[in-house]
Parts: sequence; C-alpha cells; structure tokens
Amino acid sequence: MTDPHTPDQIATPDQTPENDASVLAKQFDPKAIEPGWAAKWRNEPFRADATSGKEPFTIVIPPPNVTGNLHLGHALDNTLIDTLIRYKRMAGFEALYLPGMDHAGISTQVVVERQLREQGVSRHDLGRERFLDQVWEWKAESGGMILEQLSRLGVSADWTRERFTMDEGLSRAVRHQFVKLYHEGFAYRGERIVNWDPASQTTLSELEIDREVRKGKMYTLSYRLRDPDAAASNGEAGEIRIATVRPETIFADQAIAVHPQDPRFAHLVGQEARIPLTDRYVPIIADEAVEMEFGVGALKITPAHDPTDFEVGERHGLARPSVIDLHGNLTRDELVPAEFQGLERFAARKAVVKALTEGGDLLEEKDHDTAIGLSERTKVPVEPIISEQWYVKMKPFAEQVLAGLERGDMQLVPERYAKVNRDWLENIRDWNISRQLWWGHQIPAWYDEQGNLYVPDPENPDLDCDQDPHYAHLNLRRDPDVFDTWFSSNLWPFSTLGWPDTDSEDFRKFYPTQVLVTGYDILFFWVARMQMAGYGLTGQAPFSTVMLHGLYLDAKGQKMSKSKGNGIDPLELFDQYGVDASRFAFSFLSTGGQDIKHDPRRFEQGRNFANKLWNAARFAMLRLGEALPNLQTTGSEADEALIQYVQGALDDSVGETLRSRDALSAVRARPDLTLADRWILSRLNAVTAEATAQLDAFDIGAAIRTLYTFTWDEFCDWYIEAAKPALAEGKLSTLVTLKATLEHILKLLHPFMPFVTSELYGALGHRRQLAVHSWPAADEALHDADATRAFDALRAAVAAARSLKSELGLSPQDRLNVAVEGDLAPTVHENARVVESIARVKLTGDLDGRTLSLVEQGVTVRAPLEGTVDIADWIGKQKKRLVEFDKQIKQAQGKLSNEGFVARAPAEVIEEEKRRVADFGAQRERLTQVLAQFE
RNA sequence: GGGCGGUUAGCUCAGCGGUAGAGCAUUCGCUUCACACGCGAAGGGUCGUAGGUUCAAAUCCUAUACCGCCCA
Repeated sequence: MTDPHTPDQIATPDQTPENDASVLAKQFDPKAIEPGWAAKWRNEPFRADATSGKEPFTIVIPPPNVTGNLHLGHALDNTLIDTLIRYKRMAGFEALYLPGMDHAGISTQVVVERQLREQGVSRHDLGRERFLDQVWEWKAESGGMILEQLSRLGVSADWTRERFTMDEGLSRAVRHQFVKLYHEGFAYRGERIVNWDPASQTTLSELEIDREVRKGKMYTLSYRLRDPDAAASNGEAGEIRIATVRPETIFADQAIAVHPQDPRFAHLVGQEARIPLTDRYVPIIADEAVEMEFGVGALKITPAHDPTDFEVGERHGLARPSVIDLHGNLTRDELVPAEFQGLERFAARKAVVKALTEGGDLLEEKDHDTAIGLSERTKVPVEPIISEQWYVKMKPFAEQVLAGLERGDMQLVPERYAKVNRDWLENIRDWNISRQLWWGHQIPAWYDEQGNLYVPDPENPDLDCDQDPHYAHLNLRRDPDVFDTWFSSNLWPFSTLGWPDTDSEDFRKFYPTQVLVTGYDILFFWVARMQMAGYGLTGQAPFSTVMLHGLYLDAKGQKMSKSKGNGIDPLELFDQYGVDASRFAFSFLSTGGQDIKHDPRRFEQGRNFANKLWNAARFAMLRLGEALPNLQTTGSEADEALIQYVQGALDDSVGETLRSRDALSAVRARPDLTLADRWILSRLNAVTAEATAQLDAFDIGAAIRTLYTFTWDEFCDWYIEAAKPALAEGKLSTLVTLKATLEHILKLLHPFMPFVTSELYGALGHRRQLAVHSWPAADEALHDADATRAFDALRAAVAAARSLKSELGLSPQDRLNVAVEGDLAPTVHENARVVESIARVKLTGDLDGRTLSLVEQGVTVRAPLEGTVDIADWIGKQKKRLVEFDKQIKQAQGKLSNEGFVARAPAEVIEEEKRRVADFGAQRERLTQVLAQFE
C-alpha cells in the first residue's frame, strides 16, 4: 500500500543549480499548480456571451444532488463535458457549460430529517414551514459542497449562470409546466395502485425502485368451497388450492382466479370459496393474467395489494379494500381478525402462517425466489397501496419524441441506445408526479371544502388560487404534496436558460443545447423525460446529441454503492495522481459507452504522461534558453520574426510574438529544415486532423489515445532525440519547429489535461491562458510523404543498431562501429549525425572481418562480431526471421495468384501486396546472404 | 420471457473487413547532458466455440457457451 501523501511525490525545486527560477522543476507536481488554476477558473469563470456572433455550443450539467459528494460518475461526466466544451471554445464556438444542482426531494429530506432525529425532533414537531427553513439553512451551510469539489476538476463552467432546481426561476418554470399540462388535460388526479415507501411515507415512481431477488417462501393454501361436494380440482373434493407469497393479505382477498383455458378449474369458475381464518366467501373467476404453470394454477386476487390483482379487479369489478396501512401494519379494519390487527406486515406474515398451519389450511411451504421492490433511497420494501395521486399522460409526448427520433432530430452516441430509448417510449406509462414530501415544489392545486379542484389560470399561472379574487368567496386549501424531483429536472435544458420566457437572451442564443452527456443508467429517468418536456413545452428537441457513457465500476466490476462500501473517492485519486492524470484516465477509459472497471494503472499512466509532457517542455525551454544568446540576426525580416518567436518562450516581456500557427507556416518553407523537422511537422498535421475528427465524432477516448501515442512515441521518443544535434548548435529552424510543435501539442491536449497544459503554455511566455487560444487547424501543406518514408528508414536503422548493441551485450555508452547498406542507406548516411546520436554508434564506410548483420526494410545494419554474443542463438533468431519472411512472401504471393483477389480487390490493396512481395523478397535475399557467412 | 453489451498477450483494455496493438506485469541492459513517473533491447496471442458470407474475417452473418446489465 502506498500512502498517497508521502512527500516523495513532491517536486523539490532549487535542488540543483540547473533548477533556477527560470527552469521548470524536474518532476511535475500537480499539487503545486492545480489549486491556482482551479481557483482562477472558479473565480474568473468562462462567461458565455449571449450577444456574440459566434455559433453557440451548449452543454448543461447533469445536475448533481445538493446532498451529494463528488463520486466517480460525476467526475467522469464532467470530464467528458469539459473536454468537449474546451475543445469547442477553442474551435471558435460560444461555448456554454451551464452548472447547477438538483434539490433531490427524497434524498435531501431524508438527510435533514435524520439530523433532526438526532436532536430528538421530527419534521411533524416543527411543522412544514419551519422544517423547510431548516432544509434551506442546511442547504446554505453544507449543501452544494459538490460544486466546490467539481471545481477541483478544473471545469470551465460559466459559474455566473449557476442554477438550482428550486431557485425562483426554475420553480416558476415547474409551475408553468404543471398549469399548462393541467389545462390541456394531460395532468390529472387518479386512484391507482402506487408504490408506497412506508419509511419515508411517500409514493415512489417505478424508476425509484430497485428490484431485488430475495429468498422467500411460496405457500399453498386450501380454500374451502361453499359446495362441499364440488369435484376435486387440484386437491381434494370441496377445496381449491391457491399459491401465494403474501399470506398476510388474504383478508383483503376479493376473488380466486384461474386461467380461462385451464381444464382443471373450468367447472369451478363461478363457485365460491371461503378465505381461511375468516367466514368470508369470494368468487372463483377466470382471467388471462393467471399463469397456469405458476404455483398450483390458481391465485388469490387482492386488488388493493398487488398491481396485477388491481388490474384483474378492475376487469371484474371487484371491490378493493385494504388491510395494510401507510406504516406497513395490518389495519384495525373488521376484515382483519382481531388477533392480527395492528401487526407489522412481516410479523403479520409469520402470525398468519402460524395460524394457517394450526388450522390445517397451509398445505405446503417451499423456498421461492421472489422479486421484491426496494425503495432506492430507504432500502425498505415498497408496499403497493391504492391511493389518489397526480398523473401526467405521457403517450402524446412520447409520440412526439418518437417522431423526432425518426426524423433524426437527435443522435444517440453510441447509436445502439436509440433502440432502448424508443422501446421505452413506445411502452410508456402515465407518470405519477406527486410525492408526499415537504421538500420540493409544492403542487399548485387547491381544493374547496367540497373537494373541488382549482388550478391557476393559464393566463396567469403565477397567481395562487387562494390569492385569486375570483375565488375570494371560497375557503381554499392547497394540495400538501410536492412534485417528483424529475418533474423539475426534466425542464433543466431550458428552465436554466430562462424558459418560460422564450424571449430571453439566453434562451434564444443557447437553446436548444447541442450535447447531453450522462450515464446510460438515467436514460429513462432523465433523458427521456427531458426529450418529452422539450418537445411538449418548447416544440423542439432539447439537445441534438445524447452522449451516453458507461457506469464506473469498482476493480471487481461491481457497481459502487454506499451500502457495499466499495466506493472510490475521486478526490483521493486527485490527491494521489493529480487531476490531469485522473482526467486522462477517464478519457482514456471511455470507449463506446462501455462500463469502466476501475484500474489504478490508468491513473499512473496519466500521471506519467503529464510528467512526460512537463519534461518535454522543460527540455525545450532549456534548449531555447541556451540557444538564444547565440542566435545571430541575419537581417532578414523572416529570421527576425522567428528569433523573436523563440525569445518569447523565455521572456514574457516580449509577450505574444508570432502565433505558433504562423511560426509553423513560416518555418515549413525554410530549405534548411532537417529530415526530423519535416517528419514531425508532417505527423503533426496528420495527428491534428485525426484527433479533431475523433472529437467531432464524440470519441474522446480515441482522441486522447491518438494524442498520447503521438506525443510520447513520436514527439518525445523520436523527434526530440533526433533534434538534439541540431538544437545543440542552435539551429533556428529546428528551435522554431520544436517550440511550435510543442505549443501545438499543448493546445491539442488542453481539453483533456487543462492544468499542466495551461501551466506549460504560460511557462513558454504566453500571458493569455491557453484555454482562450484557437484550436490548431490541420494544414495539408505540412504533409510530406518523402520525409515520412526517409525518416522511417532512419528509425529502422537506429532500431537495428540498438538491437545489435543489445545482442552484442554492449553497454549503451559503447560506441559501436556500424555499417549501413541497402536502398535507403544514402538517406541514413545523409543523416549520420542523427543516427549516431540516437543509437550511440559510429557509422563507418566498411567493416573488415566477420560481422553481425540485421536486415530491415530498406537497410541492413552490420556490426563487427565482438562482445558476448551467443552466435548459435543469434543464428537461430535470424533463421526464425527467414521463416517469417517466407511466410509473408508466400501469403502475399498466394493472394496475387488468386484470380478473385486480382479481379476484385481495390487497386491500392493489390499494389500493397506487390510491394510486400518485393520488400520481403529483398529482405529475404539479404538475410540469406548474411546467414551464408556462418555456414 | 424479451433486449443489449462483453469474451483479443499473465492483468486491465483498445482495434471492429485488407501485415494482431497499448499500459502494467515478465526477462535483459542502462543514473546516456528533459524525464528512473525514465531510456533501450526482448519474450508472450491459432482474437470463447462451431458454421457461413467474402478475393480477404479478430472485424460481417447465424448458432452456441459462459459473464454482466436493462426491461417485463
């Protein structure tokens, strides 16, 4: 176990003479720079300008719960959002990242109630008004910590536009929504079976319930038939057997149901049977909802305590008395035998089972896995009860969304979620929007003493009915319930932008938004409801792209949860690896909406990468600093500008000089560019185009992988190494290439790793922060195929020389003499200095005596046979290569001699195969000669 | 019961029709004047299984096994 806070992670500046103030520390220390930038971005927010002429690019934050702490899901969401926002801002859009929070009805009320309980006070002791004061007080003091935590992530949000679902404007939006829905006939009151949470004393929507399979029992009960001679069905004469998992509800039974096609029971339909432990008889009915295979084929129907039974009851006109109260206890209703009255539901089950057993009515008890519903907040099993609630008709809105999806108004990324989205909308059910809570938007509905309903006038929705002069003669009482939390967050993309004032500047400029980024787990909860509200209230899709990412799982692949205690705190990851490293990991891990299994190695990779980038910049600054005093002005204006550009890196009094883009176009035309310069510029162009395309396709993972590989494997490992000789002599065009390429890379990486890139960009002498600079454009003029081919030969020669040194057991310092032959040998010789410097060898014209040779494409590298090489082993390896060459040649020739291939494959693929035959043929030939020496 | 995703090197994962990749781990050599959070060299995979389509399949189709998720 590593202590994340050990001081050995901390850079120690001024340790060596080299580390004077003008030079970067040897190791990147995130802690030294992150707080400054985070504070800057929090205190001087990226304000989006609603009056600018730029094209808008808007993303609204998935509002975190005001009660919450930052968890990895938030960190992932907001990293992806910020990456897109920073990219688009640099690319010239009026980018708006709108932050805010959700009041989170149940969660918040539960938190505050728990605190009160610790003081021995219940919310009822306080009363509604004082309780709400308490909640607001709590919110002001300790709520909303999450946004402070979020700002550590370095998000470039517009904090001047921060919103809360219960602030004034958003509350008004919620009221307008309800009033409109009511008067248009979409919002209605209805008696339905609802999911009741006996712990929090409120109804819950389907989505707020976790289904869990638990071990339970299935009981087979015997109900006596009124006609004792009736033929046996599934038991003895005079009885019917039924199966149930909830024997405590038998007192509310209204019928026994069998399947209409079930031959076992056909003759019993219409008969009556007696409920055990009572004197009450219920009819035997036939209904399609019964599964013949389930249990013993017959079920008791208890409309008040089961959703399916409720529907059966409706079809058959059954009464629906209830025997369980709101606290989950059996009622004191006369239906319930006295001995069971008032018992808690699970205690009641035991007591009823005991009584049934004693009475001989319980025939069988067996293990049965039952799916039960748990309140996702309180974890208590929900109780289906009948209650009058507010509902919204969803079908008409779902149809609008479906039509919109059909038209292509919205794109889902990854695309496969479009089907999930559609399927859910096609099977939509009405939405229970009332909650028996106090914390939330109280429903703007009033009742008079006769129970008549009053809802504000659509012309004046803001006026309470009890303030309305029209109703002055009435004694109105307001509905005590509040709306479901999602009845406000469904408005989030436009309520935050001023709706219902559709003329407001923000609404006109920034709505509809462009992208919505969130986890697929709230596709139904939130995304679909925003879609419906968007079409229903604003007439358009609230966003054009829905980007769904996977769930962040623990290292074992399990969902993180408080109860499991397997949560990983992102703040600790920030402490241990740095924020840039963490953002790197999130981006790197996000591919195609796949779930993400936590892997600390990805964070290490990010930390190492940030350090690599830091050191590349450190190197560049050291070289630029050394070179500067010796840069002689040639009098040429072009040179002068480039010298100033180099100087700008070190002296911020020079300020902005040439922009790196202009430096690139100026330097690319210079005839004295080295091969390495031409190569890296060509690669830079290709990578810029590639990463930009990947970002435009919302493939953030692919983009960071592209940039990581380019920065480390090409820029650091090859370009910097190859540039060292030219830099050592202060060559202007290479100095400029180095600086401009580095700056270009910092820009490309900035959306992903904003801290380290901003810091380094500043260290290079820029006063304006990197975030407000332009996204680099790919420039085809930099493309240089010849340079790529030649540099590849150089790399092959270097790799071969290094390999030889290793085979010969030489230490890196040993200057091995090597000779290079082959078609591309002239290129290698032209760049002898570079090869010698990188591979630490000496190129010689020819070598006497026995040699060890490595054959690569275009070049063969030979070295004197000395040192500790195991010849037999070496020959073995070369023979293996020979076999590999043969295999490749045969494969390619096979294709070329295949008529179908030659006739149908694209020309360039055929060319490629021909080239391979030639290349491998040549290598094979050279290798054969090499091996001949040893025969 | 319906739907979706996954199965690729020891581990965690990219790649998703045209020569099997990364990080970590492993072996060997290096304090080489940016970086040991580093540099260099090397070993390691018949891409779950079985069919099919195609000139060409890790990649497309069908079936199947196992793992996971969603809906009922």
